[in-house]
This record gives sequence, structure tokens and C-alpha cells, in this order.
Amino acid sequence: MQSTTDGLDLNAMRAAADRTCGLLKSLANRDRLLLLCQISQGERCVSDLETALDIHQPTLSQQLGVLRDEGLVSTRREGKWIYYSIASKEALAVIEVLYQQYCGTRP
Amino acid sequence: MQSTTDGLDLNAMRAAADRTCGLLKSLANRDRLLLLCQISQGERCVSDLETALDIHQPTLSQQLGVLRDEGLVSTRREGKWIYYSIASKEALAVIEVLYQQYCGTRP
DNA sequence: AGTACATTATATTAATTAGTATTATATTGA
DNA sequence: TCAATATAATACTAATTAATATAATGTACT
Repeated sequence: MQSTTDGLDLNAMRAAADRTCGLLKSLANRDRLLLLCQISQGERCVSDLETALDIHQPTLSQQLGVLRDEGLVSTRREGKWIYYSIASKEALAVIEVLYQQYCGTRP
Repeated sequence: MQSTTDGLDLNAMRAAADRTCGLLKSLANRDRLLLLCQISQGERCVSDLETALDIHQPTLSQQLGVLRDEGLVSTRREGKWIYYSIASKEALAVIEVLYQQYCGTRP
């Protein structure tokens, strides 16, 4: 046991670091980052994303699958279209900071 | 050329995403994350880090080397000791958010 | 109902590239 | 010579990604 002034103990820190790594690995890919950046500005369907980012459809679907599996996005079907939105507050918080740091303040 | 209301164009977005990925890949490792977390709370020498995190010395040195190569930390020698501190404002900003999201608000 | 087309997802494979731990050795300073 | 830190070399283990093909779901039309 650890005094409260020491903050988290090593095991708790490691566990938190592992969870954090999960998010970071999901983000650490150009296509996924671009996808999340778009989706974080508002719901997008796949063909919107394809047009906006010029990523081939199977790649797109594969990377969106990764984001779904990690719980970073959720989907809603409307007819032929499937709309994606951000489902993780942690992801959203990180994306916002990344945008500020690497793309300037958001309009 | 692109109207200013559209924000960044695709090439600029890709370039920004690539730079961002560089940071994210550097962060996406348990040991490096723990190291940065410690160092972001104030300058630390290697043996401090070794004691606090219980990571074997060569691993420590190797991962600190990665952080140095990526420009995330800088060093200062004082006698036998080498002190590390955060050298990247982008990294610091991300670390702060990650801490908030995964470890609660910082004391 | 049946056909055709649009949208999105999945499966498979190939190719490449990477991440990590370990052990041993080198460097620098007291 | 000892303590602190870095580098090198190896060995493992596996992760990422692109590409191609195919499947599933929905709509429209006849």
C-alpha cells in the first residue's frame, strides 16, 4: 500500500499506461487520424469520407473497422448510408489537442 | 488552390497527420509513456526513473534514446547524472490531456 | 418477385516493416 | 576503480498495410 500523496502506485500507473497506449496506437496512423479528424467535426458517411480524403474504399472500411473495434466511433444506418460519429470522450479530447498543436486552433 | 473556408487542403492535412503520427508513435509504448509522465512532472535523472518505474537500465536507456531522437526530451549533465526534461510543447500538451483522461485531474 | 446498381463490409493474401528484451560492452565522470 | 548511463548486437515475435476479390445490405425499377 502506498501513501495517498504519492499518487498512483506502480501497478495502477502501468494499467493506466496500457489503456492509454491502446488509444494512442489506434490514433497513430495517417488514415485513421484523418478519418477521426473529419468525423470529429460532425457525423460523416463513408462516401463523404472517401471523397474528402481520397482513400480507397476497402482501406477506408478496414480502418473504420479498427476504430469501431476500439470503440472510438459508433455508427447509424440511414438507407444505403452508414454514418459515423465519435464515441469516445478520451479520443475526442486527444484529437482536439492534436488539432490545436498541429493544425492551428479550430475555427 | 483552395478557398480559405475549406481549411487545410488534402496535402496539408496529410502532412499534418504524418507529423502527428510521429508523436503518437513515440508515445504509444507503456515504458515511454511512464517515463514521459514522470519527466513531465519535473526534471528526472535516469536512476530516479529506474527506481520510480522499475524498468531495467538498458531498456530505460533505449527508450529514452527514442524520446531523444524524436525531440521529445532534452538532457543536462550534472556530474555522473544526466537529467531529462520535456522538450516538446506538443508532447507536453498531449501528455496533460492523457493524464486528465486516464489518471484523473492532476494534483 | 426479380434484376441491377450503389454503398459498405469482410476475407485473404502478400509484402514489408517493426517492436522488444536480453546480454554484453563502451563511455564518462568522481 | 566504481557508479551512472549509453550503445551495440542479437534474437524473437509479430504487427501493419495494400491490394484484390467477394459478400452483404439497401434501393429502384420493371
